[in-house]
Amino acid sequence: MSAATLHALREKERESRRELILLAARKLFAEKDFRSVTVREIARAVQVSPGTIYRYYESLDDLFLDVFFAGALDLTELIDGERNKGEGCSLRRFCEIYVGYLNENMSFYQMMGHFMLGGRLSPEATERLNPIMRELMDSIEGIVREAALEGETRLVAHALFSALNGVMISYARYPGRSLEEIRRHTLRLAAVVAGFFERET
Amino acid sequence: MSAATLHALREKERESRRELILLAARKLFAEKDFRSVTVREIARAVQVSPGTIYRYYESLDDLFLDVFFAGALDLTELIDGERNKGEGCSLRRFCEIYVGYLNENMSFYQMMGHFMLGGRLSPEATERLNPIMRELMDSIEGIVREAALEGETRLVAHALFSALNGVMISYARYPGRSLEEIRRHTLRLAAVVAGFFERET
Amino acid sequence: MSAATLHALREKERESRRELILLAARKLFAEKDFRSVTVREIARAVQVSPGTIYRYYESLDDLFLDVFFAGALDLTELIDGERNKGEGCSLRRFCEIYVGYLNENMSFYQMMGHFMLGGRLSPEATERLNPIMRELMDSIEGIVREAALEGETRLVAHALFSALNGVMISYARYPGRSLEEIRRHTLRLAAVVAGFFERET
Amino acid sequence: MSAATLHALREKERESRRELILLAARKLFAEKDFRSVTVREIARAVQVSPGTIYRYYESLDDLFLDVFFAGALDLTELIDGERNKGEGCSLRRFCEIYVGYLNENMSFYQMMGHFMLGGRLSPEATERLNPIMRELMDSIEGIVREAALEGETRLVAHALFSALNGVMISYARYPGRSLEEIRRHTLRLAAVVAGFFERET
DNA sequence: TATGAATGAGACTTCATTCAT
DNA sequence: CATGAATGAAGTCTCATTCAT
Repeated sequence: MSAATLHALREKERESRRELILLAARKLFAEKDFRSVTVREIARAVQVSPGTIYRYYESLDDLFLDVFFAGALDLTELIDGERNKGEGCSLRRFCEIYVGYLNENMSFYQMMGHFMLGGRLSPEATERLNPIMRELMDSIEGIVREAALEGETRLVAHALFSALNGVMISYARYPGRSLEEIRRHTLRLAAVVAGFFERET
Repeated sequence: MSAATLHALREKERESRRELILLAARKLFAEKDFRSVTVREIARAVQVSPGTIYRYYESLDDLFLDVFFAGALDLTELIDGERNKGEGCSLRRFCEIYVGYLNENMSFYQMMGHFMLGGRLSPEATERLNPIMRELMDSIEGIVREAALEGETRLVAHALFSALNGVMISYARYPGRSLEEIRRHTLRLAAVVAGFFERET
Repeated sequence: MSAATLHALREKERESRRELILLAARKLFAEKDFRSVTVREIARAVQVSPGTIYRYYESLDDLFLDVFFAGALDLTELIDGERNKGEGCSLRRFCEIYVGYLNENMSFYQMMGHFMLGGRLSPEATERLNPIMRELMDSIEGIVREAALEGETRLVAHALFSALNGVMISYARYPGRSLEEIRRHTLRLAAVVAGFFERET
Repeated sequence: MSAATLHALREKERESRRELILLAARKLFAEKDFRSVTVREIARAVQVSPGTIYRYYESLDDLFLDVFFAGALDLTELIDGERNKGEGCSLRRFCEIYVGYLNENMSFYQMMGHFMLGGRLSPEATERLNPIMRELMDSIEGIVREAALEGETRLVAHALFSALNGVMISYARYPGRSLEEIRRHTLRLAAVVAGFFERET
């Protein structure tokens, strides 16, 4: 086997290990307040020693960020996939998909909230985050444009994005409700929001 | 002086101490990320020992909650005040007031986000929180009803509440923007949201 | 009891606790390579929890420094005490005292070595250290002057100080020798050094 | 090729690898506080994996020791070279060479300090160290004898060796001074020491 | 009732060393 | 023989909370 192949294999193995850690972290974050997840817990979940985590991520914050980025990418792909599906993606459908995804990826929404709430972002992190968020926003703007809404499309995209985030933030943890009830309520609210945004003038 | 009076005085004294702590905490929370405020900092701000805090609040979380409740009450009063002012409160005006308040009370919005994001709420806390949130929602519903919007008013109130929270969550900490820029942008988005919600059919 | 007295008592109590920690640390440092002494060990020695150490010292380095400073002060006092004793302090006697002290306070000499060897000193630490070392050097220079040695007295003081430190550094840990043997050898070398320095021209 | 030759070749290869590691370590130690050099750093410098280091050295301490031994040998050779140069090596010249070498090999002086300060020496290490130090001391004693100093030559050699080490220990890291200033000051002090030691009676 | 010193669990992180490949 | 991923013990330090005074 050539050295190049060996190296490629290693790289792949490394990538898949990293993925494994990422997945375990995502799962853990989903199960409890993600701020309280410890390195040891993650290590235990991946069946690996704490030190190993640091072979793949410089710090816990780094891992946090990657979990978040992974979510944002997923989401963007999901939306773009829908837009490229024959008849395009109606605003209503977008709202459904977006809130649906957040319901199934609570940790993503938690982290979004965390960073939005003031979780310090290093300049490097901000630099990595910006293009990802811009891409997501571009997708949303595309949908807004296709829906031929009134107003400045970028601004409307921001407002729509905000409103849907707000639906989740406000009701995703409503005390005393089951996940299924929450899912139903947030989707219903998403539909209400969609209704107001796409209403003909 | 009767024992009852003495007791009443004591109660009052106690209440005012509690208030003092509350105020100091609110101020501190407003100054920095509220999750990083320590008991000692609060104690120092009130010029009291850490132990004393625990005579008035069972735990730090308890104090957090109270700060949050105080904000929610403020907000409700603010809105009701506006509604009772002669010509009532338009939906547009409400959006402005709501987002304006959150801009000036970042700690309130932070805590709201915190609890919504999964900050565990004990059953007792939930029990205390519920009527307060219900009252706030009642006020919002009143505004929705007065605006004669289509749809189930409670649901629309939820959607509106969500959308405005979302505006803050999504843009209140936009990296690289000044507080004034954020204020402007969030108010603008609030207006966009208001525009979609109150649009005639 | 007045508040002032109470406060004074507290201050005193605090000071004595700090002293206790200092002493325990000095003892521990003397017993083993001082770099390997941990916070937990010190805490155990003082019969206190690790956290408590941090009530008295900002960091372990801080404690290290204080142990060192305490030694330097002790030493300076010891020398000055001797100089003020009637007939003054001969150079020979000084060498004996200096090396004697270092023999009985191995941790002091270890820390001196540590800092001299490159243990980073923060600017603040340097600022605290400088006057203390200057005072020690002043004392030594006084002895040199009284001994009417040839040459620039400050430079000669430096050379003498260096030579005695070197005696300790070079022989205080000679493998396979008992403390008593080391003591004897270093004192003998100190006498040799004294002999060369005070020799009449 | 005979098996014996093959074996010899292997041995040679092994020896040169060991040398390579040694050199890289010396270089690294010279660049920064040697106690902070990690196995991984050394491995990276030699372009070898960390595990490989352990095929050549039992432990990091072992490598430290070898670096130190290499320095001591260098130094001995340097001195002997000077002594065998026609007119021999005056005590003054020796002091200059010794302190000069230490200035240019800070890591050597650091390690000397480290071991002298209590860096545990295993019995085996001590056994390896002893003849090397003895040889160095023999050289110094030779110089002392040639300078026709008074006193027991071995003892005087010890005192001289100590004094020069002390000059370095005491001033090689003087905070706020440049390497050149340190070099000048230590050489000056070495000259002062030489002056006292070689003074005619 | 107020104090504040003490607690101690637990967080992140580093790094010499091992061992399967 | 070389690799380098994995280990896991150990380190420093923080902070909500308790409790003797």
